[in-house]
Amino acid sequence: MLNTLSFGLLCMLSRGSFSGYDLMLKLQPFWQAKHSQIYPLLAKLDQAGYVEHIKIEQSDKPDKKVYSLTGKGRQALIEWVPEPAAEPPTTRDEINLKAYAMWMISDKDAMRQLFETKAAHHREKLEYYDRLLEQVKQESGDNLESIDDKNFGRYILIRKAITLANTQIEWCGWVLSFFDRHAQKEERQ
Amino acid sequence: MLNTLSFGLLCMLSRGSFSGYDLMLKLQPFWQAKHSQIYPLLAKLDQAGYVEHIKIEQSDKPDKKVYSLTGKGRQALIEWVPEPAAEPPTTRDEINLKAYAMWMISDKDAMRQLFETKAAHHREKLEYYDRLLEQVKQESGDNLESIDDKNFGRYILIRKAITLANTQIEWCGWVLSFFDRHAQKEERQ
DNA sequence: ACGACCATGTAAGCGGTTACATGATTAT
DNA sequence: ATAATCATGTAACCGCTTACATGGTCGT
Repeated sequence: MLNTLSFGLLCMLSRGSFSGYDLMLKLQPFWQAKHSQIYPLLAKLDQAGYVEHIKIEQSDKPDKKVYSLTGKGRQALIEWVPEPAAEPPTTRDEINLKAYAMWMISDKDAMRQLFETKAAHHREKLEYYDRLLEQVKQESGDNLESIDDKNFGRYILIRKAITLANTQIEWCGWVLSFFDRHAQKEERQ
Repeated sequence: MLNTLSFGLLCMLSRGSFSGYDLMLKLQPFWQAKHSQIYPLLAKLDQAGYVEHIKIEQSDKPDKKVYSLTGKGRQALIEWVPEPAAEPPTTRDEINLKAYAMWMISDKDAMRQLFETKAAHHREKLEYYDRLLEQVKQESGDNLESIDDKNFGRYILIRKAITLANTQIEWCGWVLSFFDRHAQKEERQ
């Protein structure tokens, strides 16, 4: 049986034909995977008949393999997609652990820095997803907010990423406000 | 060198002494790990001198090993905690993949179900974290909102989990509203 | 009776990261 | 010069999940 990453690749290929490199870039925002995991998997899916590829020779860039869904691949996808998703989804953020033990650290400024860089990372992500949203809007226009649109899924995912990033940024700001109050107390003494 | 899960265990032990079973339960909400990963790691940390344990014999329940931080463990922790966290944090939610390919699925009611059960799971999590918050509030009282408090880290993490769960629930509701509009359009025809 | 909770462990196997390997083009 | 982008692959290793194994108590 296929694993989740395989279905992730098939999902991307449901919307067009792409090289392994392209698939990696498209998949990254929604399911982290390195090229060293993707290339061998694509070869396996190819052998098993879920995808097929053609070689594209390029003069300015390296040659590439462009993959497409086969009928078998499409069939496997439309059976998998409506099945219940694995719960709970996995999330692993080191800051959760570091926050838990922060009471041991006397250097509060170092801890403050952790939350500031965390906020900065989320602001970067937010900018990225904002740009993605503009792209999708230009592609689809006003038809986008209909579940029949081919881009609807991509649209709602980008929207989720944006609201989650905003929530994280707000949370970091809220935490940092405690550090500010703490610093003011120190000054008065 | 120690891996992240090891530091996760040390973080939990920074706040008290716990059995492997307790550590698993405490760690779960912030860093998913099964007992089969935790027990051997604790033994390794024990051998390497980062933690130590005493055997507690119980008559009503199975005997257990209660672990505590050693000086070496505490030292390793206070060096690790202020170091920058690994970026980006990993998140893997199958619904992200399924949404991407939902345009292929003609059975929109099945897709609707996916978002409804997703919302239900987040509501469950929300209830769990609400209860945790009440616990922490009772333990710490009003002192809680000070970065010097031992419970401050736990407090802000629970707060984050609550706001993120709320954002996810709202997003699911927003997505479901499109399904409602779609269903109404169908009816008119 | 049956399942859930407490409690600890081992073993097999899949999933995922890091490092090794190559190499042209373009931008700073 | 140096780094980034495009492009594909392999190998070693660590992280993580699933399954196997045991066994008492408590609630329904």
